[in-house]
Amino acid sequence: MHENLLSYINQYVSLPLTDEEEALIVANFQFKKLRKKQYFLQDGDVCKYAGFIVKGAMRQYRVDDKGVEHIVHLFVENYWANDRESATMLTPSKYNIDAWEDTELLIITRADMMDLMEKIPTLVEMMRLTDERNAIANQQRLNFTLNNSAEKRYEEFAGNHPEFIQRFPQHLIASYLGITRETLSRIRKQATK
Amino acid sequence: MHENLLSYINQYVSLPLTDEEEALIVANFQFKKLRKKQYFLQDGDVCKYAGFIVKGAMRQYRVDDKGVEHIVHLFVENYWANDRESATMLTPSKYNIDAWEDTELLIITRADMMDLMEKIPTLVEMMRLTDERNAIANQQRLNFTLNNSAEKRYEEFAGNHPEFIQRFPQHLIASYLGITRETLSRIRKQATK
DNA sequence: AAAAACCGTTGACATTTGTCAACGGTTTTT
DNA sequence: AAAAACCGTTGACAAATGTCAACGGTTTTT
Repeated sequence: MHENLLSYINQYVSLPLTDEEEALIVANFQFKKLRKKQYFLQDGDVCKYAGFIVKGAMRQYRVDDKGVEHIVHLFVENYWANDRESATMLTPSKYNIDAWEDTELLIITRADMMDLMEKIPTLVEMMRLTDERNAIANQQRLNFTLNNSAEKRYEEFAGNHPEFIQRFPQHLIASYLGITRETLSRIRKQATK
Repeated sequence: MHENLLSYINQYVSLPLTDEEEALIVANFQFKKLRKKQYFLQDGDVCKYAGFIVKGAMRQYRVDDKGVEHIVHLFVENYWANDRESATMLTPSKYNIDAWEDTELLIITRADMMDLMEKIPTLVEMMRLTDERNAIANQQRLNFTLNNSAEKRYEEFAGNHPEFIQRFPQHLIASYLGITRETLSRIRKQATK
């Protein structure tokens, strides 16, 4: 089940991984299964692992003072689940990450990842690219959110991420978009007319 | 006037720059003055330069279909002005960046920066750190925006960035926060009571 | 098999925020 | 010095979104 990870990496870089490099990667990532609802990271803990999702679906969320969950990210296959802030600053995380479906992950500690990056320049390149892509996507999401109605945000999201719409229940999508489930329900009703 | 840049860099890294490295940096950044309202980057152009602000204030914004400006970022001294998306993808920028006050910059092309990074490992470290800090800040801004009222957003922003409040007019702050100038005016009135 | 939790929907209503138009006091441009 | 542009404010009103409560149909747990 490491093939997904290897082809994910190769997809990002100009020079494919050598056999030795692939072996090194396989040796350093650990396989982990999570049952539905099981935590990968809990609010208050320091994020120790980054997890590459081989199979399944997860969510990252924050719980506010009133106990309301706010979805920060949704993940499916080929996504990385982790809290960068906590992992790099070594501070307690403000987020929870848990499995929405039964999920299979390949996990690695930050220290091991650093080691690997010293040995495999390709990984450095991959990180630079994914970081960059990520930064741009975040920027766009922020902009879109600031300047568009709930309806437009939903349309845009549903258009660009149909797989998430099928995979996660509406109230999670609503929360991810920063609106209530009632509002989303009404928007969808409106749209079908 | 390169001192600001050099101390900015040194502030981020464990090992201070050597004299040779500093000389190399000074040689590769170009000094540039912008008068108030002058463009640093125009919608439709590819972003060629990254600019480190030595003195002054700038803004980055998008103009929507209706001709309304949406502020994306505000910059003052010790900030980097550029459009990462355009610069890395080499695509036409969707944003404008212009000088809000008379501004002095140290600018560098992406290619020259890459060169410098090969010669000065410290710069790579700096980039990693600033990118990381940036990604975390973006994440937090997005979260805060999605889950808080206009009033809370303004309070938070004014609390954490008093220098921006003094430096930029209210309607720019409002736009940055994703609200209208009228709403911000009313929020402030309310708050003084 | 029964009970509980989950999920989407709807109605009634409250709150937040936007829109449009107008004003007076700056500051900038001519 | 006059004209124009800019800026913040306010009122009246409209539109978007949230809140609360209730429901019925699933799915999950017991």
